[in-house]
Amino acid sequence: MALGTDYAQQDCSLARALEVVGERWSLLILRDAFYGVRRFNDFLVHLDIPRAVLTTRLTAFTEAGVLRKAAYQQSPPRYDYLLTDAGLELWPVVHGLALWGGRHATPGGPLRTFHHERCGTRLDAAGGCGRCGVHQVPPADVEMRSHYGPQGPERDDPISAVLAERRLLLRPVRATT
Amino acid sequence: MALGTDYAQQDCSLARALEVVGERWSLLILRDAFYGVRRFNDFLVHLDIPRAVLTTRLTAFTEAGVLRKAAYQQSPPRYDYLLTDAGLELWPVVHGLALWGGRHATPGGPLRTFHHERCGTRLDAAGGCGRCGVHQVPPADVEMRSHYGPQGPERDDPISAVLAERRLLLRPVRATT
DNA sequence: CTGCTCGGTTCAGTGAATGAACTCTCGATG
DNA sequence: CATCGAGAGTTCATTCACTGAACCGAGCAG
Repeated sequence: MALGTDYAQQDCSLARALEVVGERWSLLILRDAFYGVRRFNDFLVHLDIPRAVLTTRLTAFTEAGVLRKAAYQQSPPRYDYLLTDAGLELWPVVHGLALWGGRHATPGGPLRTFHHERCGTRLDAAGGCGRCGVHQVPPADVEMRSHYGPQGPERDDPISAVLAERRLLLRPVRATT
Repeated sequence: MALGTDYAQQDCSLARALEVVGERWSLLILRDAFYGVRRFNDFLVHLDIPRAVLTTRLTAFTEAGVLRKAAYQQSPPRYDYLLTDAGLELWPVVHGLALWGGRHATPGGPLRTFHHERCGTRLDAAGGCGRCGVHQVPPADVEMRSHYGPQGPERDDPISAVLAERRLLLRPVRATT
């Protein structure tokens, strides 16, 4: 898509935000991070994204303070990419877009829905739980549920298989240690 | 949508949403629409965007049902671009991103803040008003306030001048009829 | 007739995304 | 020791969207 990179002429907070998360693939990478994807290769197979682009985005996110690297083994050095606090605060945006896309851009309705884990109520447009009166359900308390047709997910990579199940956000897709 | 601008392999509502609003300039155009910008030329001077891109985006938004054209004169035919109901539902996303950008990507803090018109309280991360207990303040009830340094806005186009004032969202930047 | 505004279209040049091939380190296997 | 494979990249030619400047055309205004 060649989404350029900056919006220098715009003195607006939204423009600043888009310089961080507005490039092609950026929000899908962060969505996967909320889903519990943490490793380079897992992002790669789940997103079908060129490796060079993934490298660029992960590096940029790390520099912007949206993700941070955490070593999961020493040699060779290998890192998990985890959401920082600033990254976690993007949950309302990710959820809002997914909700809107499910309502207005997905022929057949949403493929995934997000619920308050405690009570099962679907999150509202504000990301809150109407039943419990929770204004903003933190991502760690959100359960994702998939709604595929009879033939299951369209993708067949192992990450998609894991994510097809009902699970909490942020829970690692790999061996929960 | 043209080649390269989609995320065909991703069966996810977020991907569908990004195909509509995820291209370069898209969300800034919609932000302006929330600010009351309605005409081709007003978007153009305020965004400093190539005319061809603006044409492409406005047409795509219209086809996607996010904006609609409304004639404001007959000859030559001229149209306002207005948010549809689906477009208005993107407010939580636009607000969420602007809020996040003000917090985490704008050195010096947010340049604009959004408040519940009735009570002046700043909207929370969910887009609600804590004081009034309104879960989601609709954009028409939101007041935007600018916070520039001593020398005012950096841009000097007429649209920026209008938007520097305290005003309700969706109120047309032209002749308040 | 001339100039001006508004809302475009056209087009050459640029630069980001793409995808395939290659690299490097290390642990495990034989 | 030699080889293999996993993980995480880098390199590079090609493609394609964005950029910006020039051009176009309808309808006023003087």
